[in-house]
Amino acid sequence: MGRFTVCPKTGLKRGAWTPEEDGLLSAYIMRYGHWNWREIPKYAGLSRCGKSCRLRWMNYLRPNIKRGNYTREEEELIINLHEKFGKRWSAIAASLPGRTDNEIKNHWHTHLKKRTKQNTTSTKAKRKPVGCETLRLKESANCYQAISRPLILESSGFLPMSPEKSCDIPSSSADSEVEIIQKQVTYESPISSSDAVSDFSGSFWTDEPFLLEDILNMSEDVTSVLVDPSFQFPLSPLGRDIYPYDLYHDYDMDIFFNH
DNA sequence: AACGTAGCCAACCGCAGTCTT
DNA sequence: GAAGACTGCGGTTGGCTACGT
Repeated sequence: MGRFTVCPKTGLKRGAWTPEEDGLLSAYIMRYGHWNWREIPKYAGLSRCGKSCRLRWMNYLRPNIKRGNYTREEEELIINLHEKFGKRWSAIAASLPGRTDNEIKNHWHTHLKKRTKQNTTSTKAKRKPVGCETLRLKESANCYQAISRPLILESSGFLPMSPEKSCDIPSSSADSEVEIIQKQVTYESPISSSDAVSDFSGSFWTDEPFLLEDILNMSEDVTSVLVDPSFQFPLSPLGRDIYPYDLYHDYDMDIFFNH
């Protein structure tokens, strides 16, 4: 959002993330996991504070993030959970896979709060259709992203991603894609799948810090692919695209939907 | 077409809880 | 047990975009 480009106190960059920064952070975490947020920007080659990196990853770059297109079921669940938990957004988010506390909080303030007020003031008030009524371009892009990214990289490790209702993917095709991807991971990943799992648990340590050079030395220069917006389906170090929709939504979206 | 306004949402801040030494 | 470091959470901000005039 560019409130400040550089923090005057620390000299660290602030504000909106660039595609290059997203690529560097994603590439680093996908390869090494988030072992120490404070140190990550240093080794990933980012002029950001660790807190900013964590926020960006958790709310935006994480592989299984769902964006936009809240289903009626999700909204009802949020309302019910809000009655139960109040403003404990993280507790609410725990019941909505793929949704972040920040996004739920925003959605509550912009949509659901009004609706609950309307419900209390007028039980006859018509419900606005929820979900896809204002499908924006970037949300469409993210819907695509969800289709193309069947891996969930939670702390528990890799899990096949269930197809999203809002995207109407036949489960059979999604499942078969998962199979293909799992083979790709086995074949392409420079680290074993068990290592990968431990990486994402955030519980591994080594004697040597992970350097940016390590990423840059990856086979076929993965990072250059990651930061190249003209590359349509960039692969993560684990063999799948990890690119956030932000990288794409400024470009011609036809590259997604014409394939 | 130009301008003003409102809504959306990414990102920041500060605080609290947890972990490590 | 104390102190410092780290992480996570909720509140808030402000730039961007869509919409109305």
